[in-house]
Amino acid sequence: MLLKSDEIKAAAVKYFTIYGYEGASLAQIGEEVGMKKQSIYAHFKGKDDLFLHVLQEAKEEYLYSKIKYFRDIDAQHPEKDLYGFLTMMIDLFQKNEQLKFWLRVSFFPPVHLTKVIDKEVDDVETQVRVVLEEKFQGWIDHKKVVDDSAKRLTLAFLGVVDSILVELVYGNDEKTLKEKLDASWRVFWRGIQ
Amino acid sequence: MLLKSDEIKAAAVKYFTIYGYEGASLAQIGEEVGMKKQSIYAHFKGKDDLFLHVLQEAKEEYLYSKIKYFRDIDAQHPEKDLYGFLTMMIDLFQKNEQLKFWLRVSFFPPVHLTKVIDKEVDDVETQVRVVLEEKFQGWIDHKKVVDDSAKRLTLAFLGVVDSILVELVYGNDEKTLKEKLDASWRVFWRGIQ
DNA sequence: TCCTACTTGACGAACGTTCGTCAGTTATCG
DNA sequence: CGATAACTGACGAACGTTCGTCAAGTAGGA
Repeated sequence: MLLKSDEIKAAAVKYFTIYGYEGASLAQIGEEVGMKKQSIYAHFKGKDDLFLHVLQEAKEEYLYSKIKYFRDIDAQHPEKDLYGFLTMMIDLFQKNEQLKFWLRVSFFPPVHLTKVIDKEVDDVETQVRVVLEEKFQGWIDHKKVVDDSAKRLTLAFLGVVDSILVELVYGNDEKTLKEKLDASWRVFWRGIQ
Repeated sequence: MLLKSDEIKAAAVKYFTIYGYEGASLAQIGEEVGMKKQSIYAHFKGKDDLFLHVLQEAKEEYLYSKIKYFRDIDAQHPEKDLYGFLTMMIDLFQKNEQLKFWLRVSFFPPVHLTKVIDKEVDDVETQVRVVLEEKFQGWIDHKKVVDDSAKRLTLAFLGVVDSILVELVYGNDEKTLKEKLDASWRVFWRGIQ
């Protein structure tokens, strides 16, 4: 059994993701967990407070799921590991509500919370880039990929990741998604060899 | 001097882009053009009607600016023309409010208008893909790029475009943008040769 | 064990505000 | 005169938020 506050957060993630901050109402969220909107105030100070709690959890989920993947891999199989990362991202985003929330919010944050959100997003992106760049440096040193700057290869790969995220946001069918992944990946991989 | 209805549409684009459909109010838009929100009803049937008019114009702008570019180029210089397309996209998005609007709306449409919007977005994407695919076929025939399927190369390039759009949405500084463009482009170009 | 004191979570009612919308009126101009 | 476009005024509905209250559960001391 979940804590009531966790139930509320789960419902909030859902509605914030679908309708956005302004489009989601506390009444809606309350109804989802079987309570009136006033009762939410027993658990959170208000809409902003609820949103920021959800944001924090989504950030951790996003950061953890991205960084964890690269923690335990060696410097021997960039092709398998990079491609595996892309498919993992696709799987995660289709399953995990928090990642969809993070994506929407980082793209189009509610204006009065832009400052906070941009800071968090920047923090996450930086951490991911650092971890990934170390990996690419390893692959370059082991001559597994082309002898280019690790920074450039990292940015290029993150570009591929972004293009996949866009496809996920558009919510196209599985087939289109796979084609897009296949196309981007093959050209990318040929480009870094 | 603009028509008043065009002024309203221009203000609407601005606020819809910044605050989203739910976050933008007619009062705000009216104030921008120096009239009361009720007066907007002399020009549009309501908020949805205004939004859909704006959507239609943005679609045409988006479609035209993308397709026009490829109309008048030959099959001889893919490197110059493809890279030129990317820099043009960057320029346009930084100047043109309607393209930012289109981007936001196509990513996260207001739920009750999802049907209409998705249809328009799909229409545009298909048209762009067709035009681009013809170009790639020409380059393949002239042996200017790798002998792969035109469809795959098209999707891969559109992936690069998407990754640039993401960067534009994030609104990072000029330097980061150029680095990202440089990285994605170099790897892509190496990958299709 | 029983009474009390305090906490927790949810409630109805109401607050002030804003929302989109409609009706009726006034002013401008060909 | 008729048409157009702006205005004022008012509408119900929904918004986030605050208030006082009430039932249920917990803790502690006599």
